[in-house]
Amino acid sequence: MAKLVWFRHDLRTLDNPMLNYACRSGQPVYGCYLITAQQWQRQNHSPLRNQYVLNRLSALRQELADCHIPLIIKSCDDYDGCLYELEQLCMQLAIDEVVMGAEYGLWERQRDEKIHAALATQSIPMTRFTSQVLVAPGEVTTAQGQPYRVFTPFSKAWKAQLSLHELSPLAAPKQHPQNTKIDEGLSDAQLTRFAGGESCWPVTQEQVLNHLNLFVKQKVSHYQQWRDFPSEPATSRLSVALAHGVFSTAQALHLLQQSYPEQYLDPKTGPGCWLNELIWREFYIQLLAQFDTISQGLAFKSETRAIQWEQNPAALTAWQQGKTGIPIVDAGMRQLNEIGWMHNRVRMICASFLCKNLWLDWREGEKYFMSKLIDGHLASNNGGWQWSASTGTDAAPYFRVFNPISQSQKFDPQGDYIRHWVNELASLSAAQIHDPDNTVRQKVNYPQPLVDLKQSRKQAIARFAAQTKRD
DNA sequence: TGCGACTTTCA
DNA sequence: GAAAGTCGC
Ligand SMILES: Cc1cc2nc3c(=O)[nH]c(=O)nc-3n(C[C@H](O)[C@H](O)[C@H](O)COP(=O)(O)OP(=O)(O)OC[C@H]3O[C@@H](n4cnc5c(N)ncnc54)[C@H](O)[C@@H]3O)c2cc1C
Repeated sequence: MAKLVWFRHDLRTLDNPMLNYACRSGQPVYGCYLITAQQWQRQNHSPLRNQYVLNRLSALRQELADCHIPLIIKSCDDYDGCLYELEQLCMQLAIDEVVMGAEYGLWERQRDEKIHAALATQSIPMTRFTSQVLVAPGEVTTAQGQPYRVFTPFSKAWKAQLSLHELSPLAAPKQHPQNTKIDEGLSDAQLTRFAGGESCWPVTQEQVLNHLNLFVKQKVSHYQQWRDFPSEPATSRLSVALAHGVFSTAQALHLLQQSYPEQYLDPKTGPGCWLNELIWREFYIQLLAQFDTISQGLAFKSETRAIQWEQNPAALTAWQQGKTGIPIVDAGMRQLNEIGWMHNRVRMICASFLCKNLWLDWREGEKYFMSKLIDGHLASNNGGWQWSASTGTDAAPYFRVFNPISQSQKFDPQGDYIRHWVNELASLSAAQIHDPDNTVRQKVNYPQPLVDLKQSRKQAIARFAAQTKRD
C-alpha cells in the first residue's frame, strides 16, 4: 500500500505538511498533479500563468526526485475528470490514502467533496491539510464566532495566533530510493512543449528561496518607504511563487522573525509592513473560504448588488489595451499585458479608474486581470477588485475616489514608470507626462482622455449614494 | 489610500 | 482673502 500526494497550489517540497505526513507512514509515496486545461480556460487563467505552472512542474519533479518521490503528471479536461484520474492512480499504485492541501474556492471545495465521497466508497480516506495559509480559514473568529470581515482585527487575531504555530519550516522528506519504474504521465519534454517556452519568473524552489532571502536581507527594511513607487524595485515580486505555493507563509515569516525579531510585528517598520501584506493575502483567502458569494461573482456588500454598471465595449477595450489617455493607467495596463504582473499601487489605480471613472462592472476588470496575471488568484484578485469597487467588505469607501493623475504625480513623480511602459510618452518631461496638453498628445500620437475625471468621479459618488440610501 | 463646499481664524 | 479646519458624499 502507498500514499498519494495530490499537488495543487502547494508546489513545493519544503514545509509541505502533506509530503511529511505521507512519508512518516513509512509507505511508498507518489506525488501527482492533474492539469485541467479546460477548467483553466473556463476560469480565465492566463497563458503566461499556464506556462509558469508547466515549467514549475518540471522543476518540482526534479526536486521530488531528489527526495526519491516520483511526480506523476496527468492531463484531464476539468474537475470532473480529476476523480477518474485519481481512481485510476489509486488502483494502479495500490493507494490507501490520498493527501492534499485544502483549496478554498467554491468549485474546488465541491470538487474535493465529491472526490472525498467517491473515494470513501472504496475505503480510501482523503486527508486535507492546510498548505496555502499559515492560519487556516475559521481558525480565528470574532468574539461572536463569526468570520472576520475587517482586516485590522483579523490581523491582530492572526498575529496572536502565531504562538500556537510552529514556524520553523518542515524539511523536505527523504524516501528510500525505489527501483520499480512507474508511468509518470506527461514527460518533461511534453511539459516543455505545452509550455511553449521558458517563463521569465524563477521556477525552481532554490531560485525562489534565494530571491526570498535576498529580499528579506536587503530590501524589506525599505519596503514601507518605497513600496508605493512603481518605478522602484521595492516590492518582493514573490506573488507568483506565493500564488502557486512555491514557498509558504511560514517560511517567509520564519525568516522575518529570525532577521528582525524586534520589528516584524510592528506594521510601521519595513518587515512589519511586509508581513501585513502577507496577512492581507490570508485575509482574502479566509473570506473566499467562508463566503460563497465570492466564488459566485456577487458583490460582497448586498446593498451594492443592484448597481447598474455601464456597458461600453469600446471603453473596456481601450482600458484593456492601455489606450485610455490616462498615462498612469495605460502604463499599468501595458505592464500587465506584457509581463503578466502589475505593481500593486498601479493595480489599485487601474481598477479604480475602470469602476469609478468608466463606471464599468468590476467583474469585467477582475476577469481581464485574471486572463493576464501570472499571480492570478481568485481570493486576492476578487479582494483587490471589490476593494477598489467599494463593493467589498472593508473596501475603499465609495466617496474616496482616486484621481489617477494625482496618484501618478504622487507615486511616479519623475514619470519614470510611465516612460518605461508607454512608448509614445517616453520623451515627455515630468511636468507634461502625467497629463499631457492636447497639442503634445497630438504630436506624439497619444489619445485624449477617455472620460472627464472630475465629472465621472462626481457621478460615481452620486450613484453610490443613491444606491446605498435605497435600502 | 479623496475632495469640494463650507466655516473659522487670522491678518 | 489666505490658510486651516470641518463636514459629508
Ligand atoms: C485590483 C487588484 C487585483 C489584485 N490581484 C491579485 C492577484 O490576482 N493575485 C495576487 O497575488 N495579488 C493580487 N493583488 C494584490 C497585490 O497587488 C499583489 O499581490 C502584489 O502587487 C504582488 O507584488 P509583490 O509580490 O511584489 O508584493 P509585495 O508588496 O512584496 O507583498 C508580498 C506578498 O503579499 C501578498 N500581497 C501583497 N499585497 C496584497 C494585497 N493587496 N492583497 C492580497 N495579497 C497581497 C502577495 O502574495 C505578495 O506577493 C491585487 C490587487 C489589486 C488592487
